[in-house]
Amino acid sequence: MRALNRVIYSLPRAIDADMLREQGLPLIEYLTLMHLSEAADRQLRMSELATICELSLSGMTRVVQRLEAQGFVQRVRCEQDARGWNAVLTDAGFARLEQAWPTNLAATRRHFIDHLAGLDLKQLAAAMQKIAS
Amino acid sequence: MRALNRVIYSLPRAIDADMLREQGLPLIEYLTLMHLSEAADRQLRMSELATICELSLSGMTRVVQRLEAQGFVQRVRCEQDARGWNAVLTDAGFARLEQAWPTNLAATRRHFIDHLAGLDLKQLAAAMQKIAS
DNA sequence: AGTCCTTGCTTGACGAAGCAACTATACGGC
DNA sequence: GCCGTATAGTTGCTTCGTCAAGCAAGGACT
Repeated sequence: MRALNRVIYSLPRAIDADMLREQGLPLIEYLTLMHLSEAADRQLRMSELATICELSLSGMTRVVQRLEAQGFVQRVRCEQDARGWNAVLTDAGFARLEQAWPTNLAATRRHFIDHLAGLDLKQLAAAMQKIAS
Repeated sequence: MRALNRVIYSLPRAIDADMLREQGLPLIEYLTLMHLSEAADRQLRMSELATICELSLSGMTRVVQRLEAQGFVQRVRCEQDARGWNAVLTDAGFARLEQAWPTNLAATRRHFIDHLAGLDLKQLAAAMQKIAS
């Protein structure tokens, strides 16, 4: 139980540190790009993005500001609702995601997956799907 | 893989939020008390505490300052090395830990363990030990 | 003892994220 | 069409954690 607590707390920190060191891309920005890349038309409303990233709306505003400044995301007014903004993944953003992807995978393996000897990874994957939803 | 990323990122946030809402005790402070309670004489050097909590030394200084202000730990000079300080868990700190423990357990269950149907929890526990070390 | 380097910890400055207050747009009732 | 309320996002302020610099004590070499 202690060990579980420690792992839960330190795993994202370890992965974030790796991403930052090897790619200069914080985990939260990577995840934001990742979620955008999977969305229809590679775009999402700010509020949807915030929800899916489990971030406050104001936090999301700032992440997108940083990504926009780097040219990875563009903000466009929502057509149906002029209050809303869509964050759109640019080609540069998609390329950045592809570039950073192996690092994320390697970090996740190194800090987590490689230690799961004896566990049924298929079932684990199913459980993750369930938790994430 | 996406799901795993999301879970790794959001699980500690969810548990921290629960701890804060139900106990007013952030996860990092809970973990600090927990680690101290398990140490010999319920005390640890600042640097050991920082390492075990996977926090920077300066971050640990600040956490211990907050815990000290609440009366949950005391700081005493290290006998063998006057540069060092030991953080000592007080009785009040131990009581606080016992009080917060069920909330932590419940949160961990709710957000994680309960979703692991079909997995061998013994092996998972072993894997966690391995990762944590 | 005196000088120099190292180690343990704290402090100052800064970036990141949250909450609450604010602005702008939408929508329902009249 | 006009008013009041609700919703989408941003901004100001505060808090937390990190890095780099600082300080104080240890330890080595002379």
